[in-house]
Parts: sequence; structure tokens; C-alpha cells
Amino acid sequence: MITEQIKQSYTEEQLQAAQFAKALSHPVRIAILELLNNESCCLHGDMAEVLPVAKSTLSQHLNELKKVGLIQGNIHPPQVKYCINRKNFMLAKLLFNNILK
Amino acid sequence: MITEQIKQSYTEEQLQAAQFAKALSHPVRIAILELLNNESCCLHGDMAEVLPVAKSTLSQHLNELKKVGLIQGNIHPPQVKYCINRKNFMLAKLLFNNILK
DNA sequence: ATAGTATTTCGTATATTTACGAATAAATAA
DNA sequence: TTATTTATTCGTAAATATACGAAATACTAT
Repeated sequence: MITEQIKQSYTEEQLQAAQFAKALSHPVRIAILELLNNESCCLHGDMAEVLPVAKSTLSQHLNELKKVGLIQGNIHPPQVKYCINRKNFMLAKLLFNNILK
Repeated sequence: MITEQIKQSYTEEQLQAAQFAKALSHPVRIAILELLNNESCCLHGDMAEVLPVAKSTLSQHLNELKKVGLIQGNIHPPQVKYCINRKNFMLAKLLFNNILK
């Protein structure tokens, strides 16, 4: 007789929500999103002057946000202008609101 | 002449939001919150049967959620019943909605 | 007291995250 | 071409997260 439960894996929504949450899980990344949301777009250099991390560290954090699609970078050589990706920004909001309802 | 910018630290809200986000940054913790939200309360043992992690690992994840105040555990020896902490649940929702507006 | 049940803590291994400065790349300006 | 500016990647160190089984805890029932 089989009594063991089949252990569920995770739904796509759970995985996606966790991924977005991970992107928000460091205060500097929250600060980046707030800057971009207020100023609409920002140069890497301008953010580096305000945020309390080294430029190379900032690049890493920007990359985390880019990886999950919350922001995008547009190159204006030699500068890079970052903006929020509204579509995924809204998707993240929706997923969180579904979980925290 | 002083030209260096004073680098800001983080606001309490940014730190708090990042902390909640970190708590949500693993799919099993998302799954736990969904279970508790649907069933109102769950025993550790019942969750351990459904979720794809060992019991000891589940305890660790429950502890992460407890630490940031998203859930609370009530002891009914020898079992432990976990419930959502509505106050902080709503606070997390509010903080995320402020960031993702 | 002893045994049984449910959960947590401990010990530990591995992977990931975070941080920084140095080096590199990529474009423009001199 | 060479220098300048801006941003990213590399190398690396330290901290944190994740996972599991074994052992410990804490209570109940016999």
C-alpha cells in the first residue's frame, strides 16, 4: 500500500514571484528602482554618485535587476541610461499582490 | 573645494522592504505563505508532507518567515500550528506597492 | 519511569551573494 | 593615434543561504 504523498514542485508563478522578490531583496536595488521611478531614467554615473556602493558593485546590482527584466539599459556612449521595464514592473506588483492578498 | 557627494545610506522603509523581499525570495517560502493563506493555519507536519523539502529544512524556512514577522507559530504539543501575521503581511504589501507604483 | 510523537537545533557541505579595486572595453575628443 | 570618459568584467575574499540527516528537545500517554 502506497501512503507516501507525492511532493509538489513549484508553480511557474511561485518561481517567478520568488525571482522578483530576490531582485528586491537588497536595499540598494530598492533604492535603484525608486531612483528610476522618480527620475524616469538615470545614468549609471549619476546613480553611482548617490548610492553607497562602488561603481563595479552598482553594475552588478543593475545586472541583477536587468536579468529578471525589471529594468533595461540603453547605451548612449560612453554613458548608459537605465529605465524601468514597466511591463515586468507591473507583473511583479501583480504577483506580490496575489500572494499577499 | 569639496565636490564629493555625501553618499546616502538607506531609509528604514527601504531596509524593511528589502527584508520582506528577502523572506519571499525562495519559492518554498512563497508556497508556505500560500498554504497558510488558503488554510488559515497549518501544522508543520502537514506542510512537510506537501512541500518538497526535508522537515529540518522546512523548519529553517519557517524560521526565516517568523524572523521578519510574516508568520507566527503556536504550540499545541507536540505539534506546532503556523498562521500568517496579518499586520506585517499587510505592511509588506503596502511597502511593495509603494515601490512598484 | 519509559516510550512515542512532532518539531527544532546541530553539524556540515556546497552554492550563492556581496563587496572592492584593477584591468578591460568602447566610444569620443584632441 | 593617443588620451579621456564611462561603464563593465575579472579576480578574489568574506559572508550568507540552502540543504540534509542525526541528535536533541518537549510534551503526552502508557
